[in-house]
Amino acid sequence: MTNTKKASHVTAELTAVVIAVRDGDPYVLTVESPTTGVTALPSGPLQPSHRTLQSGLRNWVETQARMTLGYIEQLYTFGDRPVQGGNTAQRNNHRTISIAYLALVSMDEIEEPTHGRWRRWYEYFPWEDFRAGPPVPLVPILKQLQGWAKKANNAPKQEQLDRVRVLFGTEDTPWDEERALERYELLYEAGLVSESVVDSGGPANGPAIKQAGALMYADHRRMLATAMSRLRAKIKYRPVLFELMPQSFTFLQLQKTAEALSGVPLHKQNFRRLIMQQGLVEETGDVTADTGGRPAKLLRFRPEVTLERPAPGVRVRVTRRGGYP
Amino acid sequence: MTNTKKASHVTAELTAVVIAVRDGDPYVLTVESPTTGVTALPSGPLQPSHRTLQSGLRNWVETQARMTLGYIEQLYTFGDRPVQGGNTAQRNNHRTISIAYLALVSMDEIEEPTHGRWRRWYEYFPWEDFRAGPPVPLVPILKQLQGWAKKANNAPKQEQLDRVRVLFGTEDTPWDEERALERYELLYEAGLVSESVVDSGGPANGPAIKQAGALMYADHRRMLATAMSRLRAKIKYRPVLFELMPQSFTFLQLQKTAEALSGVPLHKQNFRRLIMQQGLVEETGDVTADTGGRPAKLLRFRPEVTLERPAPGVRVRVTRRGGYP
DNA sequence: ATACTTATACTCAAAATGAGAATAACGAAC
DNA sequence: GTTCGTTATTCTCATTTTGAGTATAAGTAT
Repeated sequence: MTNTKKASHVTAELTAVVIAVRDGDPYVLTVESPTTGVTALPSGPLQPSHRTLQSGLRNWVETQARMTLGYIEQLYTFGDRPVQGGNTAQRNNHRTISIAYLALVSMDEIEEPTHGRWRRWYEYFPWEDFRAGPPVPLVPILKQLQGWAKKANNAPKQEQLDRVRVLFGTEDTPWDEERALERYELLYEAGLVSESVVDSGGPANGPAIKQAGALMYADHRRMLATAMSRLRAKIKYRPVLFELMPQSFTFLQLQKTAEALSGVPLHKQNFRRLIMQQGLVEETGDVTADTGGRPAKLLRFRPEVTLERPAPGVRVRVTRRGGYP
Repeated sequence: MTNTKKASHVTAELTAVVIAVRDGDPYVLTVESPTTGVTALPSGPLQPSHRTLQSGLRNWVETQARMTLGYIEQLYTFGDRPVQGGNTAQRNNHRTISIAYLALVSMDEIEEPTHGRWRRWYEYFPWEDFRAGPPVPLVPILKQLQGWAKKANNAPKQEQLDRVRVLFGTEDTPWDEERALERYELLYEAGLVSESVVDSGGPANGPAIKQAGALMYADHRRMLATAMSRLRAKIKYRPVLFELMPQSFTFLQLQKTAEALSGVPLHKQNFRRLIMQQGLVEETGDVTADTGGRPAKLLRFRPEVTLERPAPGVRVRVTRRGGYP
């Protein structure tokens, strides 16, 4: 519809969550916010020279980090960014909406960018890494969360406690790695991540903050959480995992990449069987002896799968089910 | 980042795809475009009075269709809308981005809106309805598509043929109802939907157009296709189906609703078993005799499931697999 | 009472999953 | 060159989950 009277004057900000996995660890591309110096995601406003949103995004990443992107998908559009440091913004008729994108970069291409820097994403979400069992920061975080839930005044106490239980998989509830975004949002609500403190302008909320990961500019950590959730879900039904792999790789490398993203350990033999029977890869014929044990066959992705199977993906399965071991 | 020089002047358009299911048929809420008179989705620009994007959206739907929305989720942000009817727009520094939302309305609340009108969504996607076997329009559409693929000049012929095969499930490839958006986009590319004709300003592309569903304003049909794909996928892993149901309902009504959305017939007994063992519903204790046969027990959704299962949803399964029967 | 209609319960084979044992093939240490 | 440690790869097997039906129940219409 074309009712244009009184339309807001809007700046569209394009933000990129660029992900790579190196040696089984997931990284996100960051830059320094020129205004505040805080760690931020590459981003910039949509400009007249940008033909499309995507090309604008690519452009900004090239400008700010000297890096060319391959796979890109749209994540989410944020229109209601909490006001940074107070209540100054959104005056008059002007507002900013941020369109966040997820980009995946192959290990092949990873080199320290001239500008920008790769950072481990679990630095920002230390409670999300279950690969070696329940992460240490989880205990204090849970304690704080439960304390918060019990004296929550905006919602029934039991409801909040249930939220904590379901999202963080305490008691018998299983841990669902895909709900990373919801967990971040709960922590934000509870005032346990630094951003909530910054945004509300209030004082730090005690020692839990330290456990709750590193800070990012504005709502960029939320965008990273969005990317995380999306990616953890998507590798199960689309072959996006291979966007992160080099041309050829071993089964274990593939598994480590899947584990890096999902943050949970996978069953080795079954993972192999799954990938095999899905026909996602083929052997290159070569082997590598870098494994330390029996040499592993090298594999490559079969791009044809996109044309064969309706919804190919790495339907990864966790080793353990149920609550924490 | 806050590099604001040369930012485009942007209007953010909020568009709603409001879905309801009545008597086993899926409907979408439409209005008339005031400028062109064409069928359109409710939409309007983000205004200063809108606190959030969602509230702006609700506001427009209330204004244009006198309807209050319940469940809402963001669909996609379109920034590169093909220019309507020629090449006039996007002059100067101004552009429009459209943020599309999906809203679900329960059967309870369906009444013909004072403004706006419910329309069957399969009017716009006649090739998507497999509930009673392969839809009739599919045959001519496929013929046209294959003809187009064979003389495609922008991509290898075989590749385009593969695309047609995979998306439309010919030969042995199974029909994947979730790929509705990709199918629409392929038809658009092939010039078989009216929008492509309008957008390119060229002449109609022969008789196939008639089979390829009704036209919508600008890129609104693409948004509907996006909603369709999202919904068809989402009902399998989140209990969104119940947003469309009345307070109490029978198994068959639930199944008909799932079928209405996914466009494929489901196996009755197995559908029941699935819903049962998932614990998504509970019996109200009442029965209804409106069935024509043995009275059916009435069910209600168990909202607690959200707190119990990590990813509850109606994991619907098609009756037949493989190509067309 | 009989035929029809839809609901609901049960059965059964095939496939997918979760866990792990068993075996293979290499380098490094004796 | 044998043994040990390490990782790769192959198989097994009990359980679950599907897919597809058959059988039975409980109403309405004739």
